[in-house]
Amino acid sequence: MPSTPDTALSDDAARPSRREQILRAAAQLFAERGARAVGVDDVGAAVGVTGPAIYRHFASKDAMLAEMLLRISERLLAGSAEVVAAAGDDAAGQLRALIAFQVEFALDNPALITVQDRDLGVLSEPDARRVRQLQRRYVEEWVGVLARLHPGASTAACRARAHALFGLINSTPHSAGRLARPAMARLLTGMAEAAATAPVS
Amino acid sequence: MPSTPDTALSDDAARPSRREQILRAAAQLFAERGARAVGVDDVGAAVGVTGPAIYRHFASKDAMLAEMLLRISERLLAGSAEVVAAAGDDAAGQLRALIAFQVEFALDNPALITVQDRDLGVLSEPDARRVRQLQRRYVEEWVGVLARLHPGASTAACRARAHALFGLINSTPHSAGRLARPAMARLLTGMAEAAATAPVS
DNA sequence: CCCCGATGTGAACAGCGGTTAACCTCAGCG
DNA sequence: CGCTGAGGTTAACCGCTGTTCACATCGGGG
Repeated sequence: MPSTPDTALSDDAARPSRREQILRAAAQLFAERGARAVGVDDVGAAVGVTGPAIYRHFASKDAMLAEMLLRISERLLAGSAEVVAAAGDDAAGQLRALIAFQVEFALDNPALITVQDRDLGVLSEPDARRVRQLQRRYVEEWVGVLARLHPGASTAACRARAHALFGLINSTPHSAGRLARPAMARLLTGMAEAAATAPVS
Repeated sequence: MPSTPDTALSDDAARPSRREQILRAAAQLFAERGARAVGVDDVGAAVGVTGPAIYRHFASKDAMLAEMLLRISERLLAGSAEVVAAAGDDAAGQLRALIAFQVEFALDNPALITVQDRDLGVLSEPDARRVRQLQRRYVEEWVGVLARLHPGASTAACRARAHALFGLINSTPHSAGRLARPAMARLLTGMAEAAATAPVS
């Protein structure tokens, strides 16, 4: 299926073509109430259309969620690879770059963060597998950097550390907007760098 | 309603009375698939009965979830208060105590951690309100300690820091069992203490 | 001018899952 | 021995929600 060139090119960049509006609105709703709890009618209403109209743009409700999660994972993976490459050979610099990248993403898209780790389970097994694979590769990006920073640590320890750092940074949906964004960014960055470099006793 | 002394006393401590078995099994299933995705029949099957048998022990499926989440919140709040009191007046000592407590809980109950922050939204509004109130008081326990440790920081900053620490420690469900428990405990504790005391730039 | 594809609508369908109802079993006890 | 209440079972009900269907609308070529 290398055809259907419409999904990738004409829609993404230009105006927020209905299809894009729907995805955005759905992300918001899914984050607030959980994917299973929002009806097709709710998503439709959010963009000023009735429920069944959705099916002119997506094969099913699950397909919407799948596309949403796949996009996030791909974006994170691509972004991290780029950012690490741009940081040169210094492991400490790469770590700072990864942290800055993840902090920015988490502050920009708290809704997507929420959906991604709450609703992965509602995907069909094949879709879930693809998302998990992308996530795994993203994690490995971090693990590689952490391993160079902690030469004595096992891979398992580095992986656990990476997950802990994600948990730390991805706490943005829980501490919504109380703190101004620059202050929040500085706080999370500082905490993450401290936690990432803390020696294991 | 000071009657019905059965729920509180005879059931909790002694043998895991059916009712308790159900709660435990449900917690496990809810954590794996999400509360909405688990059928009453699934919960029944997990303890060797049919679905409707559940209604001999709980008023509804939502009541199960509500009791589950309320218990967790109460347990955390009570535990943290106790642990802080036992740590004396030293803010640094109180922080270490809170971290140790949360790490232990997160390692013992990854399933409960998952359910608590994924399925809060399916509770009825009154139940959800009660759970949130308990959670808020738990957070304030941390905020108080963090505020004494960072005299210059705003309350909002301390609250954000607390949430970030929860995210860090509660990452246990994501890094399941790859690392031996003592190593995991040391890692999380070390990271949390570093993140908690990191100065804001 | 007419046809057509894209987009939307309202109504109807269908399956799933929580809940209820009616009935069974059986241990304990007066 | 017979009653009773706790705990189960099966079958049925019913509302909700994803999905489909048949039909409008309408802008833009041919």
